Amino acid sequence: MSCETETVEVLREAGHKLTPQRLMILSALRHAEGHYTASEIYDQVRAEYPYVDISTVYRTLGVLKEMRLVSETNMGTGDTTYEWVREHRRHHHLICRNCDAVTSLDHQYLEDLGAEILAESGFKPDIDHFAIFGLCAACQERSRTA
Amino acid sequence: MSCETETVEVLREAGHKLTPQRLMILSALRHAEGHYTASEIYDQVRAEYPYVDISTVYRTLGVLKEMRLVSETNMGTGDTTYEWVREHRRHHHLICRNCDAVTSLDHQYLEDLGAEILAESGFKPDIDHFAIFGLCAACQERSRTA
DNA sequence: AATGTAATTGCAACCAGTTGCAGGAAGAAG
DNA sequence: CTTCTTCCTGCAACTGGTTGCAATTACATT
Repeated sequence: MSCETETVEVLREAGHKLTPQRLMILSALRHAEGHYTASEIYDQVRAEYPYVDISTVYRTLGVLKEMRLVSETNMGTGDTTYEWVREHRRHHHLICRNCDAVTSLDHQYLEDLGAEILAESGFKPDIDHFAIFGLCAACQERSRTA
Repeated sequence: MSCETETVEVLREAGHKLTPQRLMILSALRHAEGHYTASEIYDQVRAEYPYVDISTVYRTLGVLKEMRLVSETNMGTGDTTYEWVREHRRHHHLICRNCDAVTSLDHQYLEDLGAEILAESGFKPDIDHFAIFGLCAACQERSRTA
């Protein structure tokens, strides 16, 4: 937990208590790359502390999401995925509704959209991790010829 | 059902069967403005035909969504909302994560984003009805002064 | 009008996620 | 180190949504 001190401070200053359960959930997310489901995080924490409840996992993910330390995304797989937000690795996904292929989308497109919305309406969008559904090039071709 | 003939043809041509249940669900969505939850549609259909099952409602919404006749949107209220897609009334929403205020966003912003993505990657996004979360101007101000 | 087939239905069981509550723990203050 | 308040936890019950299955129905074919 030595490398979490900064995050821990941020949470404490926002009035949140740092319980062992929270620290374990935090650590699981921070030391991993990519997206995880709540139940994957649950499993990992339970390996260390078997008494933790799944509702604690969801509630912790909720506070982390609210503070925008983690992103919550529906990738169309049935369960929601969570990922630690790293400024320098912001990215989004294009997901084909036909073949389920997932590709990445550079953050810049959405950064620009966010800036436009802010400039014109004063609303500041959380553009952390979008999943955009549609048809990939191959599936468009396939439906054209069919 | 007289005014649904076009939609009915579209569905039939895609290989879907037109059951009374589906026609009722279709009609409920088409003759209404705005977003509805699955259970609101369920209630309305049940008033006319009490034996319908909620799973039939979800399954029908699923096929309509797949054909992009209805949009499915998580507005952050706990249950998913559905709306009949009308070309000339495309719109999106900005939802404040702090005060839950909902405002509309002109389709043009997202239309442009969609065109850009298509041009550069060949992926064709479904830009029917987005819900974008963030902080409204008032709540930004409030957190700045706090 | 009768037949055949594939899609659809209602049901029940199930899964993901949420919520109310009473006991327990974090952390601020003395 | 004790006290106090507030927040957090685990539990159990619940809600929204999905799925497997056997019976049924739409509708294309004859």
